[in-house]
Amino acid sequence: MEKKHKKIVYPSFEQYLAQQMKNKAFRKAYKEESHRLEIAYRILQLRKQQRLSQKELAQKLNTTQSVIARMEAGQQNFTTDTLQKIASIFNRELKIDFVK
Amino acid sequence: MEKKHKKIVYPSFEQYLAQQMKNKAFRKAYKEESHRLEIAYRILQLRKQQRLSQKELAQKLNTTQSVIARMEAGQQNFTTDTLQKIASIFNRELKIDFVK
DNA sequence: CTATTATATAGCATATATGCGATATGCCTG
DNA sequence: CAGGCATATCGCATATATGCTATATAATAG
Repeated sequence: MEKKHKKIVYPSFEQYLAQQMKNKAFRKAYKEESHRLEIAYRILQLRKQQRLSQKELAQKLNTTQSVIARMEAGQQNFTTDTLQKIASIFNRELKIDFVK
Repeated sequence: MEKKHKKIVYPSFEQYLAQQMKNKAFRKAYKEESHRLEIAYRILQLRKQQRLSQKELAQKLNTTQSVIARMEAGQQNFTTDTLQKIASIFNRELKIDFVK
């Protein structure tokens, strides 16, 4: 018979990530995927700073709310043209570089 | 009668560009298009540093020479996944940001 | 509670990035 | 000259980014 009510404790995302990061292959894979999340978060951050809703930002970009939601969900493999448009909306300069 | 052999002096690209840059609308348009050329040049630069032919770089990227040629011609609106692959080939880190 | 607003997600249409092969061109070198 | 190598360009196939509508879900105001 199994023990009842055994509480399974799930680690937080941060703990989980820290654990996975000990694995070299995971670090590499994460690094090569994480740029999507980083850009997603950066856009969210800029939008929030401007106190814009997704719908309002969408209008400035001549698109729709669902497109912004997809971007911010980290589900978007952006093109540089799109990133440039976003930069322009926020009066920022798009910087892309390959650094050591 | 027109004067014969009047030499028409064309400005260099740099001179032409400097002149156009005095126009505000042109500056804006150029800024929003130039990122393609900048990335194109950056890839060419990295490839040359590694003494690779387009064909060799293509092999590392699991693609073909014509794809690399298109990239370096500034005709490519890259996706970040592609930029990440390129960064990885050159042992670089892809940095994308919106700066003031 | 209801109404409103914000965000997430699904499904689909269309534009375009990516990939490939063929071929042209230019530049060497023998 | 011919032959080989590097690059550019074309046309086309396929994968995917972008854009849209509808709808679900969540949070908040009233």
